[in-house]
This record gives sequence, structure tokens and C-alpha cells, in this order.
Amino acid sequence: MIPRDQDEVLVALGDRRVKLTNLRKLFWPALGITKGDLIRYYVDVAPVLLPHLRDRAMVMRRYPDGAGGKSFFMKRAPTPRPDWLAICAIEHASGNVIDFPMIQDLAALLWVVNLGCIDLNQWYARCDDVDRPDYLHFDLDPTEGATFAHVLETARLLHATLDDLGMPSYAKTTGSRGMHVYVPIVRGPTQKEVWTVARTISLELARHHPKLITAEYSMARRPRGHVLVDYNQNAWGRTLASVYSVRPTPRAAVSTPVTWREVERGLAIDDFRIDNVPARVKRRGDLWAPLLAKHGRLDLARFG
DNA sequence: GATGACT
DNA sequence: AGTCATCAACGCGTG
DNA sequence: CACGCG
Ligand SMILES: [Mn+2]
Ligand SMILES: [Mn+2]
Repeated sequence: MIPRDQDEVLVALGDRRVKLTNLRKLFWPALGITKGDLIRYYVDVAPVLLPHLRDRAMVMRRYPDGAGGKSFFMKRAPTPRPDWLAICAIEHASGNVIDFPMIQDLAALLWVVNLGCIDLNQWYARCDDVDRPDYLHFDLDPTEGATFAHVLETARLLHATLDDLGMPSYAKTTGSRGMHVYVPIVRGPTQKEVWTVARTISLELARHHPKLITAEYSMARRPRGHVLVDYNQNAWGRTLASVYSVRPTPRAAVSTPVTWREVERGLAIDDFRIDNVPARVKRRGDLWAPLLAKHGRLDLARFG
């Protein structure tokens, strides 16, 4: 579908047409990975990726000159754009209305990747109710001097805590330096309410493991050699790189769902990359399918 | 990456 | 014909 | 109020 011997192609997906450009441009020069390779990766994983993005506003981070180049954020869907592209118009407190793109299908996915998006960042709430998210999450960030082993240990402790609370939880690598742990919830609580729950759990976790874990958001007071449980990421209008997102890192790492068994045994961020994640997905399917399921979600209303 | 303003 | 700027602006806590 | 933070 994506030619290797030309720089442009017009792809037709049903009645939707997308022009793909600069296909032989090197996005990871040291790895010999081109923009066309990136697009082929997303075609491969689209069946497991698209359900996680559908009906959600997307914040684009564009790297038109590849993983090592300058990047910029873009919220408004730029013109020209295909007339079939779904838009989520979100009014902000300031009165600003932003027309975010939504990735509803493969054509839209390829359109944003062609703009230079390497990773995909979707809202936590769906477009029809942008203040009521479908999950709460814990963003585990190693502070200066901490290792990924510390992140793994923090994830294990967090998992045990959530288990004790009766909260289902799922882990993924970020592809960058940390991990993400998500809890699927029944839609209902506002983003602020979800933030408050994440904050309470995070503070408690840090209190019980003060030598390893911190919830201190302020850079100046953040202890080195710790793992920050960044509950603040659970705020309205914020986003994280999605599952199966490629990251603009030296090895072209992918934010990859992992089992708790794998977290127990240990793993490395760079174990999961653009070159091997499609095979893993073929083998294991979508380990994060429970994030999309109707059943097995935490009901925070009942939780109190 | 693509456009539009400017030279 | 080439070069350059543009492309987010939120919610939350603290001082 | 301005600022830090992501
Ligand atoms: Mn993070
Ligand atoms: Mn963070």
C-alpha cells in the first residue's frame, strides 16, 4: 500500500483519499528508518490502535524533520484538510473554541502521521462529554538519578495498592523514560474528581515508600533518585502518548502494553520498538483491550 | 509539512 | 524563486 | 497576582 520507491502516493481507503508525501525522508537517520516506514508501522498496528483513539480530540505534536528535528504542538486541525476529517470543537474557559481533529479510521491516522506526527496524543474523555474521562492514570516519571529499575519497582507497588483497593489496572511502557498505569472507569466523574482520586492514591503511595517514590510536583523540591507519581497529568485538556505510539527516541521505541507478569520479571523500555512491536501485537493481540471494554471498569461513584 | 507574507 | 514565521494557551498549586 | 509545571 505504501511504496518504497517513490516519495509520494495517493492512497484511497474506501471513498477517503489521503496524499502521503516525503516517504523516503529519513526520520531516524542512524537507524535508516524513513517516514514511509513509520506510516507502514501505523498501517500494521491500526486495528489495535484505532479503537483507543476513536471519538477523542487529538493534540498533534509534529516532527516534520524527523525524530531528531524540532517539533511543535498543534491543536487546530490545519487547512487544507480532507472534508471527511472528523472535528471535535471544544470550548475552553477563556471562550476559545478549538477545532481538534479526531482519528476515526485509518485514513485519518495516515493523514496526521503524514503531517509529521510520530506519537499520537488523545484526550482522556470522548468528544461528546469532554469533562468525563474513561480512565484515571498514573504517570510514572523517574527523577534525576533514578533508573528504570526504580520505575518498575514503583509500578509493582502501585499495582499492589490498586489491587488492594479493588481497582483494575493496566501497564505500558511510555517508550521514553517511564511507565503509565491506567485504571478504566465507568464514565461519570468529572476530570477534577478523577484527578482528586489519583492525587489521594499517589500521596499515600509516596508516604509509604518515601525512599523510592515522590508525589512532589515542584521541580525545586523534587528529590533526585526517586520516581515521581505524576497525578497532575489527570487534568482537563491534557494528553499522554497513546498505546502503540512510536516515540521520537534514538531507538524508535514504542509505548507498549505489558502484562503485570512482565513487570514482575523486569523489562527495558527499548525492548519494544517500531521494528518488533507489530510482531508482538500479532502474537499477543491488544493487551489493553480491557481499557475499551464495557465491563470490568471501576465505578468511582460506588467507590465513594 | 504546508501555507501565506514578504522580498 | 527563495526565505521566513506560523502552527498550544490549558488547569492546577504555590509564593 | 505571577509563576512553575507538563
Ligand atoms: Mn511521563
Ligand atoms: Mn509527567
